[in-house]
Amino acid sequence: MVKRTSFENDPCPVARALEVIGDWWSLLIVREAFFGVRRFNEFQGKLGLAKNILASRLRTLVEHGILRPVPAADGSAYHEYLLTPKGQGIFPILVALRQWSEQFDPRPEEIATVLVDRNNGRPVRTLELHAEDGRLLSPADTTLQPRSTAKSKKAGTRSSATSN
Amino acid sequence: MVKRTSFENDPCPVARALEVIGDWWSLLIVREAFFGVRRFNEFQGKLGLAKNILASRLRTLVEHGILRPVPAADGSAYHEYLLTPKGQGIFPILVALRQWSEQFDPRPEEIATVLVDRNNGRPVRTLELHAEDGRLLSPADTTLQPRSTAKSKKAGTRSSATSN
DNA sequence: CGCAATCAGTTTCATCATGCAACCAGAAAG
DNA sequence: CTTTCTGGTTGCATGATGAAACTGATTGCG
Repeated sequence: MVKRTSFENDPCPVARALEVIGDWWSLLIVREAFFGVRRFNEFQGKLGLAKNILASRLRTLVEHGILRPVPAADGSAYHEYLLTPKGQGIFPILVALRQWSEQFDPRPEEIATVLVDRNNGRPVRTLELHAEDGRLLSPADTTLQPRSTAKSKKAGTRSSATSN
Repeated sequence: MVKRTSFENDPCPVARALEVIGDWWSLLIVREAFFGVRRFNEFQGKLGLAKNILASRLRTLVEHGILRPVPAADGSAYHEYLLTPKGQGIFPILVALRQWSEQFDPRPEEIATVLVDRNNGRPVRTLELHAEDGRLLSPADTTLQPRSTAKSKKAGTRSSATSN
C-alpha cells in the first residue's frame, strides 16, 4: 500500500465517515455491540477475527469515541466496551447496508435475519430520504451545496476535486 | 494479509454488503458516479487513487452489478460506467454515512458540502427508521428475527454466531 | 496523412496491513 | 498455589495497496 491514503482531511463527509468506520471489521464490531456484545472474547467468538485485529479495531473505535470502555460490569476486574451516542448514531448506516442487501443481494435466501419492530414483530420500513417539507426525495431530487459558512444559501453545481 | 476473510457467505446482510462495497474506495467511486462521473480518467482525477486500484475496483463493481459499462456516449470509441438500479440503491447508504459525519464529526467545520433538496435548496431531513405503521423507531425498539422461511413469524432473541 | 497527446488500462516493485499462531501477564477459580 | 480464563502482544508469511513506469489503442491537430 505504501501508506493507505487517509481521508481524515477530506472535505467530503462520506470519506470522513469511511476513514473511521470504513474498514473490514469496524462496522461488524459495532453491529455486535448493538446486540449487547461487550467483552473482548465475546466479540472474538462471534466474529471469528484474529485477536490482534480485534484489539486494534477496538482501540481505534475507542479513540474515535464510538465505543467507551467501562471499568466493570458484573463485578469482575475487567472492562467492557459500550456504544457511545456517536456509536449509536451508526445505527442508520447499518440499517441502510442491511436493506441494500435485502433488496439487491443475488442470493437473498441466504440472509438469515430480518429487522423487525420489537413491538409487533413486523418488518421495519425501508429508509427513505425526505425533504424538509416531507416530500419523498430520489437521488435526482438532491444536489450538494457548498456548506453555508454563516452566509450564502444558493450555489449548486459542484466544482472541483473531491469536494462532495 | 494471508487472505482477507470473506463475508460473501455470511448470513448477515450487513456483512454481505460490506463484502461488496466495504472497502476503501468503492463507495467513493459510487458517490462520484452519482454526480455524473462516468469515465475512467474522470474518476481517477477526482479521487486521486492509483490507476491499478481504480481499474480493479471498477471491475468488481461491474461484476457485482453496481456499475455497468455502456459502449459509447459522446460518440467516442471508449465506454462509460453508469450506475445500475442496484448501484442507485446505494444512495441511502451514502446519505447515512454523510449524516453521521455531519452529526458526530469532531471538526464539522471542515465538511464542505450539504445535501439539499434541489427544488428549494434546503437541507434534507435526517434519515429515520419507521415501523410499518409509521411510528419512529429507535435501535432499542427493534430486534432481529430469523428470516421467516415461508412459515413462522415470532421468535426474537438471537442465538448463535454471526447471525444478524 | 503523420505525429503528438489522451484514454484506459496493465505491469513491476516496494511497502503496509491482515491473519495465524505462539506467547504472556494479571485475574479468577479450585 | 497451581490451573484456567481473560485480554491482550509479538513474530512471521502473505496478500492488498499504491507510485510510477509502460503499453496499446484512439483522438486531435497541422
